[in-house]
Amino acid sequence: MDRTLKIDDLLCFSLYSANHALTRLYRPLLAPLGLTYPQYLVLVALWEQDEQKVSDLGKRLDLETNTLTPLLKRMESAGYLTRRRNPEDERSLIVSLTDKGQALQAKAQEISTCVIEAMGGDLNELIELRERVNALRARLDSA
Amino acid sequence: MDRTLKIDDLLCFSLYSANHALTRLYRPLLAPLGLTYPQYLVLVALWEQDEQKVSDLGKRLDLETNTLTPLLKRMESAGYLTRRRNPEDERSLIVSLTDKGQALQAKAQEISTCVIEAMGGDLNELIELRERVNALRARLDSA
DNA sequence: TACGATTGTATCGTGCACGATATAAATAGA
DNA sequence: TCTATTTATATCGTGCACGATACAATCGTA
Repeated sequence: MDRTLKIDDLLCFSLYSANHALTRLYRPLLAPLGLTYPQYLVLVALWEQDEQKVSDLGKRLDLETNTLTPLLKRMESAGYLTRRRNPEDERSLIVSLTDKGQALQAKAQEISTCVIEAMGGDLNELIELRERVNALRARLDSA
Repeated sequence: MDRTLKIDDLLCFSLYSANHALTRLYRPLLAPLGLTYPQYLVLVALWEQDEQKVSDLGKRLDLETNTLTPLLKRMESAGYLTRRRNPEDERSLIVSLTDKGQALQAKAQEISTCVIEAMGGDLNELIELRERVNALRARLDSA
């Protein structure tokens, strides 16, 4: 039997490549808003729960401050959010949506619709896939 | 019903985050070899089929030359592969494994074993997940 | 043959991801 | 209170990802 490792054998490559394909899908949808895909995820996290500390966003999105700090500064420059020190603990920084950032939530529904359409397949299958990928991620995190 | 979009609802975030988790898993396994995760994927592609053009690797890994060119130069500097012009078409560049690059294939089996172990779960489930993710990627590519 | 179009790779600029390190605020203990 | 430690964010350096662009080799066609 041929034991040569093949690209298509690797679940890691499937995920890597599917992630790239999704980024490419989101890019033209987000470009008119001046947003990147990771920036969009930050907005989703803030729509779900406004006024989060940088460390909260980091836990939610599984990103380090060395990624988030410059990203949040760009989003602040773009007017989507504000950054202010926590008066109760001057070390931490509270990230809040501006009205402009809040307003994007309506557009996000359209984008989600586009993305689900492009993903194709049955909606329940997509949900099941999401749960399986989340379960994998949980196993990786705990390993 | 609450229609607020949540991070955990997004299949795109599951894939994005699972991909990060996998990169983090591979990093310490590949670091002793001086390889990054995308560089490792290039090696897997070359073990499967040596002497590929840059454009072939690009199609296989779904990456552009602006990503591959500098990455391949780094791998050449590290002594894992060589780059030479195609005598039959001087525009194209043929990437070939060195002995050092070939030799790594043995180590790769150990790494795969580690990764599958960390992924946990049943092997057949992982294979099924891979097929579902590949199917999603195919739908995204054709959309 | 001449020359415009195409092809394959390389370069440039921007943003993400992260290890390593820095710095200031808060906290704990002597 | 004073100081060592911890905590939260920021900075720096390197590599990936990709849109835009450049350029040389090749091809097509008149």
